[in-house]
Amino acid sequence: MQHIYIAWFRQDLRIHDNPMLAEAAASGRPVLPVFIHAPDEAAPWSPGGASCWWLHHALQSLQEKLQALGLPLLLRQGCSLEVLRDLVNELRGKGISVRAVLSSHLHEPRLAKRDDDVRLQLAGQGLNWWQGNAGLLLEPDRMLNQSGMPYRVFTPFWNKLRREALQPPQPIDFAALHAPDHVPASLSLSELRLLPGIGWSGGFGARWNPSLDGAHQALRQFLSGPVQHYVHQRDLPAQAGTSALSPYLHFGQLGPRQVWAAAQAAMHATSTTQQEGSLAFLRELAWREFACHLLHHFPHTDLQPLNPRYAAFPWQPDAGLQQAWQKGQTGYPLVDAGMRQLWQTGWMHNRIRMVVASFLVKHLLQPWQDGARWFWDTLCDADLANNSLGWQWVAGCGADASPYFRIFNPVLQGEKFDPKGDYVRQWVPELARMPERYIHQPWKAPGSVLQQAAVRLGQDYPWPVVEHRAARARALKALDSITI
DNA sequence: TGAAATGTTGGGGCG
DNA sequence: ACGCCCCAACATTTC
Repeated sequence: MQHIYIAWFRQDLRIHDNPMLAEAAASGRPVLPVFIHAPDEAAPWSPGGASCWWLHHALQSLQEKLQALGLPLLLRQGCSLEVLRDLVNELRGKGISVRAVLSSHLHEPRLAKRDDDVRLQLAGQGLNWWQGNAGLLLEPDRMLNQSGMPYRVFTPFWNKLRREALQPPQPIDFAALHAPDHVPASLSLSELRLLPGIGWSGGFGARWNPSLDGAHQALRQFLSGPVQHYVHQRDLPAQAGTSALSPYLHFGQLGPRQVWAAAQAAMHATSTTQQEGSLAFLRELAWREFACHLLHHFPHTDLQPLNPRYAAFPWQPDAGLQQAWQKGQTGYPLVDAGMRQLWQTGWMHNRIRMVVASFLVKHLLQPWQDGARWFWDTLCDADLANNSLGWQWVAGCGADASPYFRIFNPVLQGEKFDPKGDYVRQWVPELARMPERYIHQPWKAPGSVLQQAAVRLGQDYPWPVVEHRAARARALKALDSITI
């Protein structure tokens, strides 16, 4: 009888720096890699359309890499526990005994709970359960303050993290990996039906290379150039100044240890700007870590404000306003540019995420949960921890939150970070001919300027859905109602 | 990882 | 030469 391991892939869709593969290689046992598509088990946060598009390509890439190692990647769908049980039974019929199921910790509360249930059920059948850490620099239970409590403020969290001796990725003896004598049947990738209907994600392919090679290429490319000017350029949405590694990190095509180690190595470079840039980038990686830890410690914060006072905030849900925001038809060029970039590429520049989120929550008084839902459905880097933390941060109700009265002025943000209007012109083509001076506030432009730019407000491009000063005053008044 | 309102300062024009 | 006013420019506080 052959004794094997099942390597259950989830959000660790990579070969290198994958602890379960290291474990399998070290054991010398045959290993059967499996991916189970079970979107319902994450409900209400089943992956959105953009995420599924990415997942499809990530699986394809992983399948190719495993194949090169002589391993299959079995694709199945349905209830995770049932699929695993079926596999165990089928293999037993072929004289193969599954000794253990290997995987990596998941940090979304529902999935962690699902894993716990699976672990208990499998234990009942005498199967061992082994989990490693593929997704975080440090497990949440190792990052507590001096009173043994989780950090709620980023800066002390960051100060602790950067002083930790983080383990660099360990090389894996890939030659030791081999498949079992019998490999059960797999679904084809297309049978998982991850790709959306024709048309919608057309722009994604032009923007992204969602493969494992693409992941490493993106990391190398970022660290060999843009990171040098990261401190300032990351705020300019018209530039490729950010790393754009978020989707790779979400699906585990890159692990945080790999990224951390690579950026650390770049910090030994001689130039000061490179060092500062690398440090600023590590800090962003620490925000990702902070978000995961917070959702782990406060598992209700995907739907409920961390600060309970905000449960009584007088939101004014309005489907029409939300739709204008989603479609990029608010009349504020920077906001609309961001929302259209999101729709067309499954991604939005980080600074613009803050601007559009602030606009929805403060100018339009829409619940942050509705904004989070839209991001969830349209971002290909949608990550529950980052998304929840980010929205709560903007809304003022989360950990280390931006004070509620910190209200972005979309015109000033535009003039400051997109001074020439290049970003707006790219994503809001109907404003392409507007001169710099009015690109962020076309309603201020004289009739002759509008005419020359071929813009008829209310027809080619909307009037602002709210007036900034009034909206700002209304938001501050709404805040009063929960702070008195 | 704001913005706006308000306060302060200092240079220059001018009587 | 001096005081007065205006108003950038910058700093502080308030939302």
